[in-house]
Amino acid sequence: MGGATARELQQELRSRGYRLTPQRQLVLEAVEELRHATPDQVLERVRSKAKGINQSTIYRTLELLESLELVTHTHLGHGAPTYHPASSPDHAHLVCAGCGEVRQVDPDVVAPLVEALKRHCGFTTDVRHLAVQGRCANCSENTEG
Amino acid sequence: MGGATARELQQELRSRGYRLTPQRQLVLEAVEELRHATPDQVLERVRSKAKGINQSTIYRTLELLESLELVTHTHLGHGAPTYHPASSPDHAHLVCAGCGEVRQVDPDVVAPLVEALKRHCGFTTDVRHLAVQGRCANCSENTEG
DNA sequence: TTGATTGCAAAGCCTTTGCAGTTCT
DNA sequence: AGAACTGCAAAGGCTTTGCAATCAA
Repeated sequence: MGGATARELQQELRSRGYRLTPQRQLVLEAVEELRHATPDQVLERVRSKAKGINQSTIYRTLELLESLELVTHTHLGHGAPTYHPASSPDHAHLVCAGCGEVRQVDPDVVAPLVEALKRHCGFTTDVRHLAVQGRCANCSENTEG
Repeated sequence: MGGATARELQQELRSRGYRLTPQRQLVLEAVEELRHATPDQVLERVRSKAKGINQSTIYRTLELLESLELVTHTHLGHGAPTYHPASSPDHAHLVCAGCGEVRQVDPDVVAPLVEALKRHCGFTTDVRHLAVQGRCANCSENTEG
């Protein structure tokens, strides 16, 4: 399941002139284990496995891994972004403004939007980045009904 | 056309125990004139009409106006949010990761998504908040072939 | 009068940057 | 050696907060 092996990661990096370092491996692992993590959470996780790793390394590494399409990020709220492993199944997020619940939905569910935007104006949607704000079933009731 | 008159604004505020101040009027006017504005742009605009208005007043006022549903905001990118007057027609935004273009689309276009989410899990979408990341027609061509 | 509102300055959160030292090839 | 990488500390962008002075009603 899932994640890139160290060897695959190394190839991915080498082919673009980058190097495989323990830090990079740890960051990718952390994202893969946490599934949904802010840079801060990644930092904490990585630090629990190895001492002395710096914030800026986390930021630089997440950016790098994203450019290699090994991780993606989305914005679920006002704060820090959330990183996902590319190896996890594609999904969009629904964010409830009422209770804060974040729910993942299958790309199928947002496919009508993706198609409509393609048809309407040739726009190609990045589903993994998609975070839809609104109100979950519970919170809608409490407001509307 | 749009905007709330001073009187309407005052009623809106008074009914909730708030007061009408010159600053609040100016901030709402600025959002209505600019249509798409970051807090910074609102500040600049307001300052061009009256001296001595402070950043924190802008932030506090935008938050207040949003709670009164006189303005909305959305996140088009990594930076500051963009505020819109509630009096402007509803629309969602498409943000191109290639060229940065931001395009407004009619709620009709995203209606399929809204309905799908409602049907699928009772989720009520906040269309005005919706910003879809992806690639515009031009930038898709250049990437895909 | 009196509670809401403002300006100001400081602090806070999240992120980026410059640089010197280190590590890989 | 030469280039990539890291840690560190400082700076940067955006936003929030505490407080005393001011203002609307």
